[in-house]
Amino acid sequence: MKKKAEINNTPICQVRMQAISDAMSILSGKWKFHILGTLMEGSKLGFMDLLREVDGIGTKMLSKELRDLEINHLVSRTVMDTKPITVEYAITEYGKTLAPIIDGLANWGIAYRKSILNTK
Amino acid sequence: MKKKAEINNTPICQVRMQAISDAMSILSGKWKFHILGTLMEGSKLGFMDLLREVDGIGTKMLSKELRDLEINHLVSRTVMDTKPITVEYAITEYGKTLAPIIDGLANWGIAYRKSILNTK
DNA sequence: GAAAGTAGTTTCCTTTTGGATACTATGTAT
DNA sequence: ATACATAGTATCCAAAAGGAAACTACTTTC
Repeated sequence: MKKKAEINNTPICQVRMQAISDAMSILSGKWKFHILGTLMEGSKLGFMDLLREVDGIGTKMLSKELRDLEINHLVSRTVMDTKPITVEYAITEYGKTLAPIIDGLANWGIAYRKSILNTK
Repeated sequence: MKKKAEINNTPICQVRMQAISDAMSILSGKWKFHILGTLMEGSKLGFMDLLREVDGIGTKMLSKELRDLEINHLVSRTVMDTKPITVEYAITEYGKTLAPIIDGLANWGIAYRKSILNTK
């Protein structure tokens, strides 16, 4: 009777799915949330600061992820004309709109860890 | 003056970062949110239903992602003893706790798309 | 008995992602 | 002049992720 029928064919679902894809493509990767989370704590950090703060990341990935975040206006990059030229990375106002999602994810992860300990 | 100092070294931050890693490792991949989102809409779907609903996914990925989600108790898999043996996939109560995160992500993605159109 | 529907698995291949290492370029302190 | 700090880039490589197509196995319908 039913064949090729689709729930997700409604315009609302299509938009939703597209939105999730958009968000994920911007936020995907191993380090984005860590970098954003760190910048939300200590605003205005230099490249080397971030390299120390984000545990395990290397220069190549940090550089690449920061560039991605900057392109998407989630992080700002300001070159200071100090003598040993420094760069200040900071989260933008727009980047801050991700705070609820990052918090939600962190809290969910904490709850998940607890639930595993309980069921074991 | 300051060297090797770390903001992220506080126990609270460590736990938070770990939690984000946990959550991401469970939810990473191209299809998890789409599958979960679909199952949140139409509860109880068969393998072939999902294959039709989740646009673009193939059998290999669907099978693998469903297995991952089942292992992490986000999705239940029930074999029905109907004549052409069918399987019912459904989101678990635990899986439903992800609804706010998925909604948050979808809404953020929608807002992001709008903001791009405005700035262009 | 051939086709089509159920639910997958297997194999092979390409792309993407990420890491280690070395290097550039500039400036400061010793 | 040597060592260390700034901020990266470039290169090479390994591993992970993902896709296409073919195949298994069982049942029902035409």
